[in-house]
Amino acid sequence: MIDRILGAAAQVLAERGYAGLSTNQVAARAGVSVGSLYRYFGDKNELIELLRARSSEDVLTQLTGALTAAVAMPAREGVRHVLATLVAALKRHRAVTAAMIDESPLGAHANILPEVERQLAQVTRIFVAVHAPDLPAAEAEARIHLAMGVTLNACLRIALQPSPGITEDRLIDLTADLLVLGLLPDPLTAR
Amino acid sequence: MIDRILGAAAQVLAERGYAGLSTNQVAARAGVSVGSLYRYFGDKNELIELLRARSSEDVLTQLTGALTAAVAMPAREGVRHVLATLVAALKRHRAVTAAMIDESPLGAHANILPEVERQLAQVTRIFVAVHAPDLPAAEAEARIHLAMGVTLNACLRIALQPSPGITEDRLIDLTADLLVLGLLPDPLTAR
Amino acid sequence: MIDRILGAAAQVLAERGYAGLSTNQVAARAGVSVGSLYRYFGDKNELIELLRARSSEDVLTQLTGALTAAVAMPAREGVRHVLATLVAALKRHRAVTAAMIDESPLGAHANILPEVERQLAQVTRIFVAVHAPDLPAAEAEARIHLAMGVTLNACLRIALQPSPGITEDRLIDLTADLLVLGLLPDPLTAR
Amino acid sequence: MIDRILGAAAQVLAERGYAGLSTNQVAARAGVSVGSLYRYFGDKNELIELLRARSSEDVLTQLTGALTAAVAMPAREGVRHVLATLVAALKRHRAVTAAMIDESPLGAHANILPEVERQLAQVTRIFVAVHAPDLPAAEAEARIHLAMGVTLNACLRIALQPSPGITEDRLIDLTADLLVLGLLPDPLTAR
DNA sequence: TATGAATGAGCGTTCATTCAT
DNA sequence: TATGAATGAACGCTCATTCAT
Repeated sequence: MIDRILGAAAQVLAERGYAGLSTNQVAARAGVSVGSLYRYFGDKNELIELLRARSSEDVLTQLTGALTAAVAMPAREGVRHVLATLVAALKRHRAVTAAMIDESPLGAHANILPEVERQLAQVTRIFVAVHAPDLPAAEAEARIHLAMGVTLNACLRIALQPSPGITEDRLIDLTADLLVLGLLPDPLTAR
Repeated sequence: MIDRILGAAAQVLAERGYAGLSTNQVAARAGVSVGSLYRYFGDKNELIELLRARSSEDVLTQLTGALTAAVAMPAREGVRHVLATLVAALKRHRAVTAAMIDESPLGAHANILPEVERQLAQVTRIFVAVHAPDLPAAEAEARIHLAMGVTLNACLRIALQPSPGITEDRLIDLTADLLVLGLLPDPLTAR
Repeated sequence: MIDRILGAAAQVLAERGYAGLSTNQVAARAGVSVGSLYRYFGDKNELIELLRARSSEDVLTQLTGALTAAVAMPAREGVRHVLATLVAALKRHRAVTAAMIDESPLGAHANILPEVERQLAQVTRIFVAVHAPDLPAAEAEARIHLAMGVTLNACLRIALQPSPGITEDRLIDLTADLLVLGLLPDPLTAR
Repeated sequence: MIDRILGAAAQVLAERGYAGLSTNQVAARAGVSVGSLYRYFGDKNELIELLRARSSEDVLTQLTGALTAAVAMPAREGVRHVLATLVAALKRHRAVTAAMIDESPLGAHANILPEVERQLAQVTRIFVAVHAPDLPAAEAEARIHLAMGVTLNACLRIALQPSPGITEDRLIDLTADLLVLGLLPDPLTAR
């Protein structure tokens, strides 16, 4: 039942956007009464939050796997793997991802899937420490901050936006290049 | 009259957020009746759209100036100048910009200030043609597409989000580096 | 408009009771949209409170007049005049009075038209001081407390409840007797 | 089962008030399913009515005992005994009593524990016949009607309402005085 | 043209009641 | 019999939109 309602919510989200996500709509779409919806969710926010958490969790799981695999790869290749995985995961959660960005008070530039950004930043810190040990801490942080923005934004673009004339693979490649270049002071060492 | 209403709308947006932007609020703030508001705007969306267009237009004007100035500068310096100008312009339109990101159906990854992106892409195409004439057209387009995302996202982050511990200037520098590196096949030629 | 809505509210109150007093019902009965109701009343409570205040105010006005007139009369006669006036006033506000009693947390025994009780108690204190100056203060207070209950309850009964076989006048007479007897230690002095 | 549910209802009434008395709450508190509740009670009103009847019945039992004992006492003392017993009984059923007053369509002035009033009136009739045999029947009825109001209201006030500065005993005393004075044409005979 | 009172569909939420198991 | 998930009408309230003046 919970899954059914969440599924309906995702559908409504995809079709009518965040503003159109009313409890009555969701219940109707789920073929369920509003009363039932409220048996499973304390209020509308709880429903939304669970929707977000589910997607976030799945994306995070994928990401964690990719990060684990990436450490054994050469830098460029590892970054690419992570990006490709993230793009694929975001695609699978297209509706929720798109809507959740809109809901957050500062939009896409801050609060998107905050767990994703946090986890990614954590590992990126290690990546930078390994590949550019001489980079001052403050400098590293600035680069990571920027890189997080670039990564999430690029992956969202690639995942959610049709890019005519350019293959997804090529875009991921370019983003990987960009990140390696941007994160490390002397890109040559990473190649 | 239109300007008065739009000004009021911007104020309400800044003070009460997108959720507080009701037609009655806007009319009251403008010292006008709701009826009058509806004489000048077909519906609420039209008002919002015009609000967006106005901000977009001003940002665009700033941007055009910066781009014109940039062509006479060395590549890195020109990019930096554009970024700094864009950040400043977005800051000036903080309220509208932030709200527009939150409400647009596809959020930050698609519909932010689309005109800005279009114009920027236009000039970037020339920039790439000048500084990397041998880059195949498709390749150039892919890089530009990516760069647009990076640029807009980074500028939004810098303009709207307080980044503790990192100066705005440093962030702009890093972004400029990143863009030059990402746009041109051999970054050394651009230095 | 306010009067129209309050009138409708009083009707609904009379017909469906306090529990049936919904904003939609009231608006419908008033031949007005809910939206209009909310233009004039911040929320449901405000509507109810105004309804109560209006009745209370009118009853109070009547009461004040009666009290003023009563001071110039012999004790028994004055008390009777006040009671008769109160009964008439409560009758005129039958619907609201009946419903307002039910709403108050402790029902009829405490919070009925609190202003009425307060004002009545005030004057009764003087009455007792004049007619029974030797009564200890605590004793006087106890008698007044009791008398307030008796007075309000008796008047409500007489006003709102059909008493078959007994005239209203006779009941008021008896109540006046009772009050004079109960308030003063030696009833003979008051006769 | 019925008792269990009624007990739960009384608890809920005491803890959450009349507004919190939902069938689901009651069933949960009784450790029973809603479905079962509806097997024993046609609807919510039936449950409430039975709850009222049960309390009423218990109060009535106490009252009957007190009345029986009172006939053997001097008038004043008998009246006092009845009042004290009634106050104690109402106190024991505080939650139900208070709620029932608040919800009944005509509030305290008509429907409070109607059985109590009826039985009390019955005995009072005899009391008056014994102590004031010359009082015309209509006159006696009027006095009894009034006395019922005074008695119930006073006892409710005393039982449910904290009266700062006055002991309960004193209030009962005063009420007894009042009743004797009011019921009999020449109070001296009753002393 | 300008006004602003009026509208009413729709929102999130509750809860008495039903019925398949 | 007992269960409790499911129902859906109704609640208080909001706000984009209209229209008589």
